[in-house]
Amino acid sequence: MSEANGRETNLRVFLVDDHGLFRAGVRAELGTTVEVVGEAGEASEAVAGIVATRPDVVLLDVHLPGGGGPAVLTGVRAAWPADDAASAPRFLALSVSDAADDVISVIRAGARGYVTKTIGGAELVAAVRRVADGDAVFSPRLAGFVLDAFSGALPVPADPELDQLTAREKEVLRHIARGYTYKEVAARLYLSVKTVETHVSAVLRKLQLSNRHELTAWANDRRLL
Amino acid sequence: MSEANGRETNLRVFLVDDHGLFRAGVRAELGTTVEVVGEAGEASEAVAGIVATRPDVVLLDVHLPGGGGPAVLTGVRAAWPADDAASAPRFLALSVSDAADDVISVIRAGARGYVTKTIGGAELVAAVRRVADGDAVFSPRLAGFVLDAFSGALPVPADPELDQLTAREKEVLRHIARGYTYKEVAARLYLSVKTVETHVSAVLRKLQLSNRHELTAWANDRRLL
DNA sequence: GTGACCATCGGGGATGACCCCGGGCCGACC
DNA sequence: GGTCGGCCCGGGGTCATCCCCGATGGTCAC
Repeated sequence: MSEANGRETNLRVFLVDDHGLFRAGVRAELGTTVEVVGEAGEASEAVAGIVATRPDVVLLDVHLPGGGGPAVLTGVRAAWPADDAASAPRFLALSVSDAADDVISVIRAGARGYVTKTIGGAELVAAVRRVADGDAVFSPRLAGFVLDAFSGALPVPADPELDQLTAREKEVLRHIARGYTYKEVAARLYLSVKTVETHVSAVLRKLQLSNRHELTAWANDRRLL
Repeated sequence: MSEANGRETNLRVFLVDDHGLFRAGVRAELGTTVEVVGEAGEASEAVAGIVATRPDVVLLDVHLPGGGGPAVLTGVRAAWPADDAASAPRFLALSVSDAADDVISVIRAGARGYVTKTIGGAELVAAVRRVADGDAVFSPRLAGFVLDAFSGALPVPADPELDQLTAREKEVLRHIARGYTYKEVAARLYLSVKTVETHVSAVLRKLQLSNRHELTAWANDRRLL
């Protein structure tokens, strides 16, 4: 984790957090070693600012008014010039939350790291440098279950949420998402309707969804059909 | 395809393409026979320019920053004075793409022709004249599947199945297809659940579907969301 | 062996989805 | 005036969905 990687020029950092005081604190900590080129407290404002300032690293809060951290990531990606993907900024999530859902959502959206706000100033600087150099950085407690979820596949995220499901549950999920009734799924998989119910319940619980319609939508933007 | 249709004055042409060099090339080819009254490299700029210069024909690229060819079509149509529809320009799509989706989208938006950029200068002039005279012009390979897609209905493709539904039924359909429960739809449309049931029943009957899942699938491959 | 997890199935119940029937109000058309 | 269709509601019923509880076996690890 040496911080001297042959990079001469100051790192340019963009700050996204909905609390002005927190941004001021981060700026104070970073100011002497890296350059804070801009900041934003809301998602669309962040996208515009990042595209305009072209920073090396974006420090990104997970919970934001206007769409949250993942929305900023996808927004920047969409707005970034396609012929200039190499210069796209790296994203480092910086959040109070250590909830699995929060971590997974920003990592899946493309963040290269995730540290909690309990981090110290020096560590934060080091984390920013490592992310800028292409490394992935995680707070100690988070690293474990992120690796579990991705089972060793960092570059291609696979799907941690899908991996929570057993083989049978995924099978049932596919049929439900296609619109079959429980009875039809039971007939196709040679099961009783009750077993299908059990699997569907497990899937809904694990994915934190409330009914089969949300499940269909969930499966759709994941192209699981 | 005679080019002398009694038109004495030069044709006035507007050029929309995001590549300046390509616009220069077209201008060079057309310049001696028709008058290029303006050009634009981006959608909103194009709409403003077209409305201001009132050309006879617009040469329109399909892929543009700011919304693409169809956006220009609809933008000009919206901005054009309603009492002067007769003088509205004809649109001729001019694109590198020969993909079905691209062709269909601009034709449905109202373009009167579609030629690929492999066309020669003389042919392009002829195509512009024919479009100005009200003809439809297509590159040979494209003409076939355009006719297939519209199966003879050039002016308004419409959707016969969707037209069976009343306005209220279509409204309910959209909500159901998004996954809302009857109760939620009722709340959003200020109706009783019973009324929602009635409309859903009517929709299912008219479209010959058997449940809301099939309805969701039906709405999806029709892009009604 | 004991526990943990998985797959399979069941009872029972609350709610949603979907259907049948009926009614009333209103505007358009004849 | 009468008729028709769109729109709004209701009662009442069947089946689907989704949850709670429970049970049985199998596999694998410790």
